[in-house]
Amino acid sequence: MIRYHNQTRILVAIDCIIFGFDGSELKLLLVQRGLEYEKGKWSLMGGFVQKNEDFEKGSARILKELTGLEGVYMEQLNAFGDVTRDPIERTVSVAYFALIDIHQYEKQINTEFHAGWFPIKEVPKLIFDHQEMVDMAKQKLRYKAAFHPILFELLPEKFTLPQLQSLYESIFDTQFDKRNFSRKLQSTKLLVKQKDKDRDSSKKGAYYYKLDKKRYEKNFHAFLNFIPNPGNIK
Amino acid sequence: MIRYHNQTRILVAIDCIIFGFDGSELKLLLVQRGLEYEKGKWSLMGGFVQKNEDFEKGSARILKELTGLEGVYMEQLNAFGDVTRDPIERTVSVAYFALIDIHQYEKQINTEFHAGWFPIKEVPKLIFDHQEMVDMAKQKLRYKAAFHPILFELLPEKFTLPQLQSLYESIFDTQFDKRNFSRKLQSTKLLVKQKDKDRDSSKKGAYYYKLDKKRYEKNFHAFLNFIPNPGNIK
DNA sequence: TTATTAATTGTCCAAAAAACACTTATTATT
DNA sequence: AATAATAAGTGTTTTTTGGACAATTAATAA
Repeated sequence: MIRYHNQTRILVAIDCIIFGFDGSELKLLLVQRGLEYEKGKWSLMGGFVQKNEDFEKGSARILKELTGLEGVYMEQLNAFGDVTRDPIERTVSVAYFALIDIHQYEKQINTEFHAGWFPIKEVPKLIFDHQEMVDMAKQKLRYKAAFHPILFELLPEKFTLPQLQSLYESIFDTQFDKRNFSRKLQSTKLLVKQKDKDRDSSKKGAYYYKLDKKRYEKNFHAFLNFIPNPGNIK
Repeated sequence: MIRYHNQTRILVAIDCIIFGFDGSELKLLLVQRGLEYEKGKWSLMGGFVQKNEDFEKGSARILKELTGLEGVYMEQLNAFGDVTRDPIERTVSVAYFALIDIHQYEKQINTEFHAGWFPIKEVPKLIFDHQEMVDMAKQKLRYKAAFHPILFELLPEKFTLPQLQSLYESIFDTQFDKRNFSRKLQSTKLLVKQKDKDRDSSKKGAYYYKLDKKRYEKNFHAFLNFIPNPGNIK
């Protein structure tokens, strides 16, 4: 086999920033590092890119190993290449972020990785440059969520308007007017009102909604405006 | 030295999507591949990541080798990892896009690479997955340009409103109303009117403008709205 | 029956965006 | 010297969108 000569070959890893929403706050799924050096420290779930594996396959594999889930929304965040980001040996990392329905996850958890959910505001000290990855992922999530209907990926199939609003509020760390929020979301025509109500979270009960799947797929990349004063988003 | 065991090490390359604007259309700077296999075919400018080089250093080095330019606007686009994207040997590529003032370039060109500018709509067949990179870069450029004052990076220090509008029109492949365009751009307060005019492109002459550097840096990440009906942008 | 809690719904006002056309400066032509 | 041609520059009106704001309703608990 022909190869390129005199060039440095480098380890390539994938790290996953896994977001979940428990109904009141945004959370991050972390694991305790299994490999030596910093073993036991909190870390993003990751792994090396395998011989015959591209990034999409690799990130899906890594996510599935931990959560058991497939078909999850994932998106490439950034490639990180600082020379000494991994003190053991130079390793380039391609970071992906994933949005999962936290309840789905709970059914399938793989306990072998000593995983834990952490509120995004109480993330423990992470190894390497993982905190930088998390920060970038949070920012990108905000950015996308401001204009694209991406946050539904964090919710179960049926959800209520108050739940949806809590989600947006926790992502943007602020409060919205519920009348305007409702009107704005309804105007996207992405929501289909159900006949049943969620009666757990209040006396009156809140109507469930589902996504209009067709419209959702069609509008996923379109520009909508989900939040007030988007001029403040970075 | 400790190393990770039994893992595949992979070549890591950087490829640069270099945009320029000649006053009427958006162009791409391409080179003729110097390495064997597909030698002489058109390609993005690229190179392997070196032993003690991170991505920012590497992309800056590669851009400088070709154009002689430093301090150019560059941004990471995406990492490409298909197993067979390079038929010689598996190579992961981190793509960066660069925006340069095409006139600056002309002064500094390195002829050794057999480079050429191509109108974005008449790009020749490219090697490997470079066309995919170009497509993604075009899309990202549009996306950013719709909300951030990024296109000034393609213009010389002094430019006119008609030039600026042509640039936006060529990026978005459409026509804008000049009254609304002017008002919108002026309202950003990023433009400082000069006393002299560009008399080459019309009888009446068009006033030159410069960027208000301070405001520009301050507003670079802020959300502005540069184009009508942004809802259509992908 | 009343109090409590949270969901639901509508109006008004302000700001932004889009549609739209005429005047001006300059040069070339007659 | 007058006129035609070209592209730059400038304002107004209308429409749409976004944001501020409060009363009503459904259900349960006291």
